[in-house]
Amino acid sequence: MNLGERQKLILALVMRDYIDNAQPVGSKTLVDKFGLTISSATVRNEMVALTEAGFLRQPHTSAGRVPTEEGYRYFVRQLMGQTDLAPQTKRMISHQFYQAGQDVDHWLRLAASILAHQSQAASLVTAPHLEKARFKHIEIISTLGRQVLMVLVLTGGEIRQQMLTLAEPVSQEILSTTAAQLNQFCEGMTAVAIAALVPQVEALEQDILNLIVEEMDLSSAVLGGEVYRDGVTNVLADPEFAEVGLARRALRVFEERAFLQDLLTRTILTTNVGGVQVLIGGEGTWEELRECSVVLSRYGVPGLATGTLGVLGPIRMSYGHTISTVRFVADLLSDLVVELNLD
Amino acid sequence: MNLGERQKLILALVMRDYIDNAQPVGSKTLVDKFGLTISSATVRNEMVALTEAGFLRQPHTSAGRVPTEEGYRYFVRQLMGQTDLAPQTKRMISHQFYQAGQDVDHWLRLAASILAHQSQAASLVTAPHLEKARFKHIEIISTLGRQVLMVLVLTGGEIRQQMLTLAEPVSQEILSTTAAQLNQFCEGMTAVAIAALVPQVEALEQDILNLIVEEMDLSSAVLGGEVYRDGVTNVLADPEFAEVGLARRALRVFEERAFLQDLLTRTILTTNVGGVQVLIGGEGTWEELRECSVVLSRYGVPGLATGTLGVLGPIRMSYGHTISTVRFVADLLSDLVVELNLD
DNA sequence: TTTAGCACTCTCGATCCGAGAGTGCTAAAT
DNA sequence: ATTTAGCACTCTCGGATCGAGAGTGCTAAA
Repeated sequence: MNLGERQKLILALVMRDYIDNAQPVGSKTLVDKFGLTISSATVRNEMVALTEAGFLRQPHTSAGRVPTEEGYRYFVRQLMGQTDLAPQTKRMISHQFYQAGQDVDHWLRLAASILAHQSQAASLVTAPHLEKARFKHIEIISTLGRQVLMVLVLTGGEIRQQMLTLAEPVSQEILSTTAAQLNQFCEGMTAVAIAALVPQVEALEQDILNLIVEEMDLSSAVLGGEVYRDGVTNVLADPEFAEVGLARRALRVFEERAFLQDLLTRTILTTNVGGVQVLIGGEGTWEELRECSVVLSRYGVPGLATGTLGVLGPIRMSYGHTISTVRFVADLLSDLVVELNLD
Repeated sequence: MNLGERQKLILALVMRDYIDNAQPVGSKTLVDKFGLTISSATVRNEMVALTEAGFLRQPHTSAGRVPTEEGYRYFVRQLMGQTDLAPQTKRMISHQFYQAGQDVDHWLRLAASILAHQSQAASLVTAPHLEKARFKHIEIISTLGRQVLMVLVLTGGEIRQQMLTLAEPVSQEILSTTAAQLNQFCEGMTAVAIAALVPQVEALEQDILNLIVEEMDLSSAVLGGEVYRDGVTNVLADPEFAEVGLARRALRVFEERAFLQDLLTRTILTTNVGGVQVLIGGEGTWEELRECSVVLSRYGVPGLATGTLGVLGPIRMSYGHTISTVRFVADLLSDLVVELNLD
């Protein structure tokens, strides 16, 4: 469907006004508010065309027009163009990250907070994880009694720790010796290779190797690690969620790990780092997201360590600003990952 | 204020009915529903007394009665008696914990999930932390370039890890030697004692000691570690939160770390492990919690490692069941802490 | 002290109505 | 061939009205 220039203009203006005011926008209003040099009747004619094209609809006969999901999609993909944050906003965000020091946990929490605040919606950030983990180093530390802590360092610097309860107490000396042996054997190996070693070693080491394999597998899962959320209450402020039932349905998505897992695997894995993916109204696939939009991106170093971040809000969201924010924060976090690994 | 037996009965029945149906309960209804052998007029007379005593109120002239916050407090503290979960429910919960293995992270996530599900409200669980941390052991592990991982084990088995960026790359040998020295020096020392050592050592060790002190301090803070939440959307299902504004206000409390910090320090520190604290309607102190109740408890081993867990829901909640659940889950987690430390 | 009877009060939902906003169509103007 | 003015028509929304229903408080009798 190809639209004329004037139709594009009108569609864009309807978007703008509706996003601002959350109310159907009529032809007269449009002409007055934006000082158009054409008459409201002409606008009406164009609106009829846009409605027939499926980009606008009327909530009821003789109300103004409202964008359809298809309309939002057209706007985002064809009409909006590349947007960017104001330099001043960028500086402000960068500054906050600068002040957060070098703690990854802080960075991710801050990223979630900034996304939520900038987009006035709910945000989500997953911790970065290695894509193809290789063994680098292990430490085994006695804590108390039969409980020992295993700290596993993978290539790229990802760290995974896990408690292990042994069959009987073992001295720190023996643990250290075991760790040293494993460090020698397993250097640079993948999970699969390590799994193959299991039958060849003694009982104590078998337990540890199994745990190592398990952790390495987990690290390559999409949603293995921590999930940071923020701004969940923001969506409650949107008029489209004035009815709690809708708000509940939308937010439940955020709570359920299983759903997020599904959402992320089916979208993000087809997105490359740097790209931003926009899901509008569930895209016919996710019933639970019918009245939401989701803006997602990956960050990190492809092939090394990547994570996911995104925003969930009402369909009527300011896509330009949200997409810019998501992209910018993703870039910042990518820089962090680079710094961590290549320093 | 001392109530007669019949007044107590009526108050309890009003509670019960209101908690079930969320609607003002009238004298006639009460007599019919519970098969009372007294007339509705008598019930009305008693209700007048209960209203004057401040335990009941009328939303408007000539509607039924609704419990006041004071009424809930009296009910919880004087009337309710000790309640307990059904043995079957207990078994079900224990079984779930049993299946979760020995991963602390899983336990806490599960605890939050069970609390949320049982109480149909929002739940909160903080990771256990040491009360008076003493140094036990340190490992310093080179990851990549100038980034090193410090793993600190404190008495009682609490583990804290932190990344540290050195001024320049240092080999794993030197790091290991340094760690060995520190292990010898700092054995059993408190944060204060370690802080005193800082000026006496060389630059590399100063950085590390400072980080150790910081982490040990953090570990004794109430809200240092992870916070697990669940069931946030449950409260959206309650009719008292049908207006999103109210829901928003209530849930914001859950999002803000600063608020939780305040809430926990001012309540939990005066609660002993095993005890359950009930805050009804903000207790005049927390404006944000005006239409909520919070049921809190501590778990763990006093003087060693403790954490907090609790539930946030509408004032009209089933206190008996919620309190029983919170107590039971707290006890389970306490057992976990005992197991971790004294095994 | 308890209870039956009764008048009174207040909410809630349904219904109705008029104002306002916006449309679609037609016919005239460009 | 477009654009526009004019106009009748439609639909929502807020306010007013009203009756049913539920529950109360009071009084007088049991």
